[in-house]
Amino acid sequence: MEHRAVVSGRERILDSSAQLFAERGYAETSLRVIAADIDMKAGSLYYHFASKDELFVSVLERGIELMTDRFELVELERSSTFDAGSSADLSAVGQRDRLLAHVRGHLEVLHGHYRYTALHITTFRTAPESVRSAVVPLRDAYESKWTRLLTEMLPDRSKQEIGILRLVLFGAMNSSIEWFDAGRGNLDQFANVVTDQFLVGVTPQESQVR
Amino acid sequence: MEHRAVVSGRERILDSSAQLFAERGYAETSLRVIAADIDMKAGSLYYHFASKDELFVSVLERGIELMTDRFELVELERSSTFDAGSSADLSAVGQRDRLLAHVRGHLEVLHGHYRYTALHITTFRTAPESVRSAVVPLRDAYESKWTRLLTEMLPDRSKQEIGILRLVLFGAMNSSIEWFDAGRGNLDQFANVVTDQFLVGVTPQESQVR
DNA sequence: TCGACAACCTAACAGTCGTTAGGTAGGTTC
DNA sequence: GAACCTACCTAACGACTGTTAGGTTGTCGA
Repeated sequence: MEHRAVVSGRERILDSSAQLFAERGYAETSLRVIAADIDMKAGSLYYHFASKDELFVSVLERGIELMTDRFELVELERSSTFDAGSSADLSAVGQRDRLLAHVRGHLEVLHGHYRYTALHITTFRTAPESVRSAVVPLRDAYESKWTRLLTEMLPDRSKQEIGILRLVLFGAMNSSIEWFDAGRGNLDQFANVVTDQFLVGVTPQESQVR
Repeated sequence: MEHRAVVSGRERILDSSAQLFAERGYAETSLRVIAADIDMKAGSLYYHFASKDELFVSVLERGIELMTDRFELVELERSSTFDAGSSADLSAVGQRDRLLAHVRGHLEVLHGHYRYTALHITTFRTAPESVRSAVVPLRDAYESKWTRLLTEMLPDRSKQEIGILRLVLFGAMNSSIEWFDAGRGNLDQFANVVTDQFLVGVTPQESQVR
């Protein structure tokens, strides 16, 4: 057992490989580079993971886990706000607040756990088939949470429309990993922009709170 | 000279490598695979390109060329509509038409020349530094065209806001390469959705033509 | 004190990679 | 018909890849 290890070897491998995969891509990152990054040798990685693919899957799984957990946390906080018997807030402001909370959550996890989450957007598509098929169910589960959210917010839209709107929203949020600097920019402000953009477009500010 | 070659060797290499890079990624695509795809041997590629990197740069350059050319074509068609002395249409409908034309153009080239354009979104970030720095100026030129367009459409917005709005719009459009099937879906319809989404958000259909 | 086990390392395997030097078939030019 | 050029091919180079079999170290409970 590793009582005195501040952080276990497995965890250090995950952290390092996630970082390097996110920076350089999957194929461009060799096991020797990962190992060297944490003062290990390439062969040692096989004590913790059966293959490079399995390591990648583990990183990707943690990425969606983080996203899914946050989504559920936001839902939980929301429901506790209305615990006193009153049902959900169906007003325009209430709807906006709900969407904003989820957009902010998505963006916070995306940028806060960049190394684990960004891979799903940048590197996933070139991953080996076996890796993709192992992770797709988890991705689907997360996406369906958003589909349900949007369906509740826009009950008069068709399934197909909801699907496209979700993809457009995801595109706007996820593409931010290519340019948004979490150190410099204001993530809260960006979450507001995305939310308003999604709900009322570029129409002037003063007409946004309808 | 190659008068009788239906399509030159160089062109076949470009087409094949673009396709394979787009499907599998840069590092995952070996020169031997590219060569085999057009019944050549890997060494032969070096008659037309000095290195794998140079080949990649050529593919990327063509990608932006296609995008830039289309953008200018749309602008040209627009200005010819108003040739009879009347200045540009500044009405809401006119603005929408203009944006729609550019969104449709962007999406048409993006999906119509998928192999050349998609790389900029999916694979560019993991490319070697030398590749990126060679292509960045061309990308900047294309992006500045959009910045100017949005600035003209939204004169009361700050430079920073315009920048973010452009990135959000690009995110919504470009992420479609991950899911939009040009064979099945209706690109025109999608262009309309993106345009309206950008301008007036998810507000009900009947209030969109204001 | 001894065996067990977790957590590494060593050294090598077969394969693939980008790249290059030298060769060759066919067409053009003089 | 000789010289030349274009557009390839052949065969190999060193470097790097994921992976594995077998060894080493330190800590543990008994």
